[in-house]
Amino acid sequence: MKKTVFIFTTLIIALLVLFQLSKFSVMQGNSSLEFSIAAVAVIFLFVGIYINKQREAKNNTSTSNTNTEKQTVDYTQIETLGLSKREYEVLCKLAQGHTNKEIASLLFISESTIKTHVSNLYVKLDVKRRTQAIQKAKELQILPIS
Amino acid sequence: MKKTVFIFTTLIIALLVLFQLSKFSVMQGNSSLEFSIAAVAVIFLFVGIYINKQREAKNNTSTSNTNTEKQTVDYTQIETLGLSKREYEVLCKLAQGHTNKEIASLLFISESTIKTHVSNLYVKLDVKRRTQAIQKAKELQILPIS
DNA sequence: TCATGACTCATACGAAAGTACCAATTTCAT
DNA sequence: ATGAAATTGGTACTTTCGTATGAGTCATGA
Repeated sequence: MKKTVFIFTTLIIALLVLFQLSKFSVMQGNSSLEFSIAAVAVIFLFVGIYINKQREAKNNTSTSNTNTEKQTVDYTQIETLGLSKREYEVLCKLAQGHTNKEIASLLFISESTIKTHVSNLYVKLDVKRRTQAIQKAKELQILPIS
Repeated sequence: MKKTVFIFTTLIIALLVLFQLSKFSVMQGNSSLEFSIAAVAVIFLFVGIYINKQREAKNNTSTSNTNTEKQTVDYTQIETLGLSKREYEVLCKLAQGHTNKEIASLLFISESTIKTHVSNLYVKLDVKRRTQAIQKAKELQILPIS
C-alpha cells in the first residue's frame, strides 16, 4: 500500500512539474529548456542511484569488520560501570532471555527486587529497555559465554 | 490494486482538470522556473534511490548466496528456518533493541504488522520472548554485526 | 556507633509486548 | 490467469515490563 502510494505520488508530482514546464516552454518558446530539464532529471536519477549504492556499501563494511574472537568477560568494564554483584547476576539472566519472574525464581528473591535491580541496571548502562541492555552488555563484553 | 489504482487515476484526472484551469491563469516569473528545476532534481533523486532499492531487493532473494566475501550472516540458517525477507528485517531491528513502534516507523508500516511478524518469528525461532529471540538469532549467527 | 551502600520488598500506574483471532492486498511462480 | 505465500492491518485481550516512590534489613568501614 505504502509503495503504491509513493509511486503514484511521485508520478503526480512529476506530472505537475511537467505541466509547469510545458507552460513555460509554450510561453517563452524556449525549445532547449526541455533538454536542460531532462538532463537534470537524468543526472539526479543517477545521483540517487549512486547515493543509495554508497549507503549499501557502508552497511556491508560496517557489518563485516566487527569480529571478536575472544570471549572473555571484561571485569574492568563492570567496575567502571559500577555494577554490583547482584546487578550483574540479574543482567546475565536477563541476557539469557528470562523474564523478571523467572530471574526472581532463579535467584530466590521477589520480582519486585528484580525490577529494582533491572531499573538500576538501565541507568548504569544508559539504556531504556532490556533488549538495549543486552546489546550494550554484548558491546561492552561483560557477558559470559557470548 | 483496484482501489489504489482507482483513487490515483481519479487524482490524476483531477490534476488534469486543474492543469486545464491553470492554462487560463497568467503566471510569469523566472523564480518559479528555478523552483521547478529543483523539484525535478529532487524527484528524480528519489526515483533513482527507489529504483536502486527495488533492484537490491530482487537481488537479495535470488543471489544472496553468491556473495563470496566474508559474511557473518548464515543465510542457510535463515532459509532453513523459513524466515521471510520482511521477518528477517524485523528481527534485525528487534535485535538492535528497538520497540515494535520504532520498528514500525523504521519500516514504514504499522505496529500491528510488526506484532504479526514478531509473533511469526517467535514460532519459527521456537521462542517466547524477544529477548530469547535475540539469543537464538545470535546462536544461529543470522544477525549482522553480531 | 553510625553512616553508607548493597540488598530486599511493596504498591500503583502507565507503557510495551504478546496472543488470538480475522481479513484485505500484494507478490510471484506456474 | 490463478493459487499459494507473503505482507499488511485491525480489534480485543492478557501479560510483562518499566517507573516512581517509599521503606526495612544488613554488613562494614570510618
